[in-house]
Amino acid sequence: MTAAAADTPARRVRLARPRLAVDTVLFALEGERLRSYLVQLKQGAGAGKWAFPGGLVRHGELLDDAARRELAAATGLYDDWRSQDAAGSVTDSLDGRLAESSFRRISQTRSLAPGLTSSAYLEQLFTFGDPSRDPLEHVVSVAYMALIDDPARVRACSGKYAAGEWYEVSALPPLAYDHALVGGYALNRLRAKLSYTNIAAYLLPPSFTFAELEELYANVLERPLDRRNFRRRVMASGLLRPLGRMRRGAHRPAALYSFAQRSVQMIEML
Amino acid sequence: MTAAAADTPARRVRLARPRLAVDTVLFALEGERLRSYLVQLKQGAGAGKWAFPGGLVRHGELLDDAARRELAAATGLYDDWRSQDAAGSVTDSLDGRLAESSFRRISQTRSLAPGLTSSAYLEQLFTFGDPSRDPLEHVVSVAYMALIDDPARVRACSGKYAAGEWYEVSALPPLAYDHALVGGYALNRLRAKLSYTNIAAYLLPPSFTFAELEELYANVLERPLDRRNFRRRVMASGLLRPLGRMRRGAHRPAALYSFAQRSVQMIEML
DNA sequence: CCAAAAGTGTTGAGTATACACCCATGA
DNA sequence: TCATGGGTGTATACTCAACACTTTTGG
Repeated sequence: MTAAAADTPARRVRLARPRLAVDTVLFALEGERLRSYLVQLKQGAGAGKWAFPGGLVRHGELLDDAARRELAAATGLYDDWRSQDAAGSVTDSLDGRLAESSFRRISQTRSLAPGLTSSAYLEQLFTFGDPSRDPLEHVVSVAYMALIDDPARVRACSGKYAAGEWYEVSALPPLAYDHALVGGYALNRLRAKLSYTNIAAYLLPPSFTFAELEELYANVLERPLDRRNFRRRVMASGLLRPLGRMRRGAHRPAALYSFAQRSVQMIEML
Repeated sequence: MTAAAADTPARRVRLARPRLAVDTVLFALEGERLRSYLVQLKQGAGAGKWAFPGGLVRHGELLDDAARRELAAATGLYDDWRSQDAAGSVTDSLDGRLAESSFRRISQTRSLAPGLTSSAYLEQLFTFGDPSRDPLEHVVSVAYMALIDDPARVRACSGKYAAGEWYEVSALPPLAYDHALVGGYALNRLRAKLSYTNIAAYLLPPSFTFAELEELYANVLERPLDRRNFRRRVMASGLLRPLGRMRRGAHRPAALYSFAQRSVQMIEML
């Protein structure tokens, strides 16, 4: 990569290598509607268009760290990450539905606190490498999915982007690059994992009612659920812990629950 | 990336970017035992050690194509690939178990022939980016899994490697880089997908007996299967086509079957 | 006729689904 | 007291797992 030799066009092409980027589809619930966070690009091939936040991977950097760094630049998330041990994040291989045996943690900077302190979920999705995905240069992108429990945790978007906004996943604006594909990929993964893991824990606040959990599933999976059957199954899984407290509102109070474990478990949720 | 400016060490580090490679775990059955193909490295950090075949992605090249090119260099596979349309290969997102909706084909150079002409299965697994995975330089590797129906199709290994050999997956030699991790990942994916897709079609010859199919499942999943239950389920799926012919051997002849579709289907195989 | 592998059904247990009414509260 | 959302049980259909003997051939 040291280009001390003659800089002929042929040599430049031969030496040129694809660049490596990460892009992260960040999901959160806003009033039980699933939204993802988009930024408006200032420059590059898609200037003016919306995209999922991302950027080039640095030399010596873990992919997960690059995703977190770019997410932080776009959202202010992970501000606490380097200072505390609070922000857990896992890139795992819960691929398919093999139970314990397929569970792995990779490139993990810090151990995931088993409790409820971890602030975001991060998982590698797929790597998109079509050279034409960016018409200006060959950028290979490792796509991530991230989940947070409150869209309000996103403070501001740095000067890197023209704007940042939450969009309902069913009504995204036209996206730059191949990000429509990336977004579809992330949504499919989220839907699949909701049904056989407890990742819903990362989309919900520390305490929630059963109705909220059910509404999340019904909304994200876009199909109605039978309340009694759903409750029975989730209860049988033992993942939920009743908090004993009640949420009082306009009508009959609802019991509050939390997830007993926030670490990812392989469970039949549906 | 044009380094016409002063070549200070600081600038070099700042400009340095991770390199991008592909590595492919190639599986095949030899006497119903699952084996994967390893090459012995000549140079680099793992010289002398065994590894899955792979190499750097070229500028402008699809990731799938890079995987095929490196596989071809190591095995002679895909020799027919650029000339004919015969070699189908799909990199899809059959992640989780959503049915049709999650089925996608990405970066696919040629359309997959729906028949039985396709010669190999290729699927992206995961991208490994730990900077320490190669102690000499930061190489990010997109891992692939490939399946072929006959290990004898691997002819020779090019001069790039010191040797190439099939190893039983349960008895791999020490591997270079993080390839032990990559191999485990591939095996988990294969096991998972056997149970909910028809990828077994790519590991078996054009015609096979029911006993061979069952033995494949029992061996790869490392658990015994009930012959009657397995047969009933597979038959009910409608994926198998009885050929009407028989294989004669030492004992009672066995009916021969083929897969009706070789394109990947989401089906409960177990 | 014997050894070896191929082929074939039934039953019982457990799981998934469909379905409707009463309860507790705030307004 | 009424409107609203919270909470609960049962009957049935279906799916999955366990299980053993007969058939066909070559030697």
